[in-house]
Amino acid sequence: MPTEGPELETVHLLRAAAVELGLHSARFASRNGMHPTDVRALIVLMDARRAAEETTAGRLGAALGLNSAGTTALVDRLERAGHVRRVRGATDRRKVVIEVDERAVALGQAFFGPLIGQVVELLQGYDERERAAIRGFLEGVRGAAAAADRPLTS
Amino acid sequence: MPTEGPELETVHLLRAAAVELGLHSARFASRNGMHPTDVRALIVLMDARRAAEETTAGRLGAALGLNSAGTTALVDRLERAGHVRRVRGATDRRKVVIEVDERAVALGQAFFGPLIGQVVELLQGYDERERAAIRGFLEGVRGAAAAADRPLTS
DNA sequence: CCCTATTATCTCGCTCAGCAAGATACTTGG
DNA sequence: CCAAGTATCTTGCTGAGCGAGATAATAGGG
Repeated sequence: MPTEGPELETVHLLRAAAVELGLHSARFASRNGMHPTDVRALIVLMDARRAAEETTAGRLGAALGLNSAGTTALVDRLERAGHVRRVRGATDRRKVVIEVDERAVALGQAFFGPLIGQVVELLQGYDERERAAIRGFLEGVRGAAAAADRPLTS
Repeated sequence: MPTEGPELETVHLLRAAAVELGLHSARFASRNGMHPTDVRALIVLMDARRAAEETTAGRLGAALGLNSAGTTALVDRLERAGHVRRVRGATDRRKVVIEVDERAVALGQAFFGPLIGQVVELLQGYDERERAAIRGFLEGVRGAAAAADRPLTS
């Protein structure tokens, strides 16, 4: 057991920040009568939209780790709330492409925009070398957490 | 709408890292037949243990945002799995103090230890000024996310 | 002291997210 | 044009968490 160095406090801080970000999403969810999964789904959909990719029901479910039944129920909820639309695939009519409603996008930007703005502002208080350290650290954390998935792979 | 500066990519990275950390906890949960809430509960309990504070059922529920019924069910699950013990309060016998089992602590350390170690190692690759920037950034993010709770407070 | 208000936890009945299994609709290769 | 494959939906179920109220124990005024 390492004797509690100052690095561990930073790790603690990292966890606290991650938890707080999660709680912020949860607030968005409950304030809009949604569940955490619904928010995660909207984020996936908006990311795909940014990348100009179509998201089908199947892809969405896979991205969230839901099975087909859960995915159908999820899309039903989001559609009922008016956040997304189901559009049958043009070339392959088995597919259901999920489109995010503009208002849902605006809702998300209105809620997350301020926080994003604050973080951007925060970043601007650092010089380039410090910003590079922050980026590198975040990249490293993400990689380490993701790599912990498949244990002993090269 | 800001025209997509390089800071936004860092924000994106921050979100990705937070998500990945969340998924890591979720893996711990599912690998041990637990739910995300159970893991959060154990973290709260272990944090309290470190600080040498007693955690009652009520405090735990409040920390997790559960009502009394949900808290009872949660403690039942954790107790059934052998991760915690219920101990009636010594001075106030209405209270139920929740104690974490040593094996649950060891389980958590075994799972999260390697990732924590990697992050500590990562930090050691930076000089003191860079580490201060990372700490300051994380602190700022946590504060901003937490402050977004109560909107327009001084 | 005792009786009422208060506090801490638990019990009951319910709602709803997500799962497993299988039905349905559509496509594609032979 | 049909069989195998693929994408989504339907059905029936399990279990986390909620609201309301029961139960148990303490604290304080009379």
